[in-house]
Amino acid sequence: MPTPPATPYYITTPIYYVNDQPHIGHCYTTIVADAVARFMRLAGHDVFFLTGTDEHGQKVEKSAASRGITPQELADENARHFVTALGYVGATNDDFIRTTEPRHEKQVQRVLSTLIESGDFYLDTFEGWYDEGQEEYVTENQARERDFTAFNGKPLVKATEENYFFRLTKYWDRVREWIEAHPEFVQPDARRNEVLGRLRDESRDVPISRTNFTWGIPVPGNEKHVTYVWIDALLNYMTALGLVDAEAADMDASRHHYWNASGPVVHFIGKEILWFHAVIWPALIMALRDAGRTDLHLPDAVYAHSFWIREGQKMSKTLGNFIDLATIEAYCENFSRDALRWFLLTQGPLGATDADFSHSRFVEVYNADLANGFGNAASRVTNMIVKYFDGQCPDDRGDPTNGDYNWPEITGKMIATATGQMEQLDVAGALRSGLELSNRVDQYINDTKPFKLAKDPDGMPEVGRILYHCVETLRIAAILMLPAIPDASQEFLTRIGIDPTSLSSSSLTWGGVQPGAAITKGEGLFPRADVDAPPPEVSASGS
RNA sequence: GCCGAUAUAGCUCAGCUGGUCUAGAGCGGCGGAUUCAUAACCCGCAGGUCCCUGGUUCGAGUCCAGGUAUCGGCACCA
Repeated sequence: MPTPPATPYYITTPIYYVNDQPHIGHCYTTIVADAVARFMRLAGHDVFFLTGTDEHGQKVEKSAASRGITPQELADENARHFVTALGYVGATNDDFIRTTEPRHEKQVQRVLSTLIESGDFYLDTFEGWYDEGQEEYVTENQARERDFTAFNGKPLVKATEENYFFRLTKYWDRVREWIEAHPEFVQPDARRNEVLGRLRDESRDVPISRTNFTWGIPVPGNEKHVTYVWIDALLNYMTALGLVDAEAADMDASRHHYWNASGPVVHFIGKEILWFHAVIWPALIMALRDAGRTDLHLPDAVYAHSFWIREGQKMSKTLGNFIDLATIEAYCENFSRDALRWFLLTQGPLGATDADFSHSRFVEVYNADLANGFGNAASRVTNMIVKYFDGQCPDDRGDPTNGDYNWPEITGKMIATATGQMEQLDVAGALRSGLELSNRVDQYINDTKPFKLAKDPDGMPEVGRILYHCVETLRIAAILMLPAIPDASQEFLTRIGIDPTSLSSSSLTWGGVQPGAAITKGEGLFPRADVDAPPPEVSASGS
């Protein structure tokens, strides 16, 4: 069967701000995008999965100064923390872009030149009430509320600043119309409504350069201005592909196909940065198109997930209850990386409401889904094959059905369901579909009782048939769950004679397990966890 | 303040355009059966004022109004 050319699939996380320490929020976004990327690769797509770090801005400049190091040193140091975090959670990103890299900076400058020339970026003076203590502008309304007094009690001053502005007003209606016409562009729906609501207000142009600090990309031709971090940051999605100007970035065109009309472009983000991705970003692309770059088009989906809270409480700096890297590491060590990924992916805040990271819930889900669910099913099936067939995979004698069970049909439907769910970015749903297949195997064993049939030598052919149905179904379940639990899934596949490094879209059809293959039992994939045990200890050295 | 959303079993949630909802799933809990398996799995059990009040309708978790509660977005902070 000739394989059709692989459809590209481009998926991104936000680039993470290096002034922060990595925490569960970053890890969650990364894991979700990673799971989608892994699934789409299995489904036969030509996937490009991008993440990286956002390294410019006043905060970085200040933090570095306060520590007596250069901003670049600070960025280097913290970018390493994010790379470490990617390793913890098992991210399979194809590239890691940093906004201080020349390939990025050169292309951003190219965008600036283009849009300054087209007139959508223009120089103007901004006048407003400035709080000299806080070093920030306050809006006219806020100023009035505070009686024109700064935080430190001194009066606010009327300050003027020269800025480049982006003519957002020109694109305001077009962006709104685009979002209205493309319901899948901003997801989930509740977030889309928020954006549309705000787009019904009056539009304003937005400043896109700063002059009060220097750690940023200089505006070409007017170097006392540095590019506002958000413009800088958003463009990473294109610069990593060399889409703006491959030559200037010393890149080639080999990644350009990831962002054209033939495959989806999906941005996974947290809800706090929705506005930039849902409005500023498409407007920016429209501006580039108006400036002649008609080859560039809008992304297909911006998916804004909500936040994790911890044991019912919001995570905050003042409470100091962030689930930081040390805690994440502790969970990985106590339960396994797969366990963490499974919990985050199936219980996470993909919808519009926040989700709770509660330890007791974590253990419940771990036991129910992984230990008692897939792990136990894998264990009982491999054990019976070892016990009754000396570890040699039996065959189903050409009949993959048994009474009401039509396994090619059952698994085929579930594969289709999971694929559809994943395409809709319903990651939790897709994973549950895989788990459901494993549950069906448990039910099947209880229905057909191969362990009873095995007591009579004449029953062995039937036992073999049943067990083949079981391993084969579990193979498919393992592949469907692989995006969440790659380690255990690959371990299981290896035990049943499947090479996990050579999976392809054809792996998702009935009949992958070879009769006669050596099957091993091995240790339990997910040992049952003690519900009453306290949460894992976090070593004090963690930062 | 402005705009928006949600309120359903102990927990997390499904219930689209009103009538197989005398209200469902998963988890937890309880009981039973079973032994291939990780005290696992399988089967059965949940009697919840569907937030409150009023309204529309032959008929409302499902529509409308008001109320209450919770939450989110809007602050040039990336």
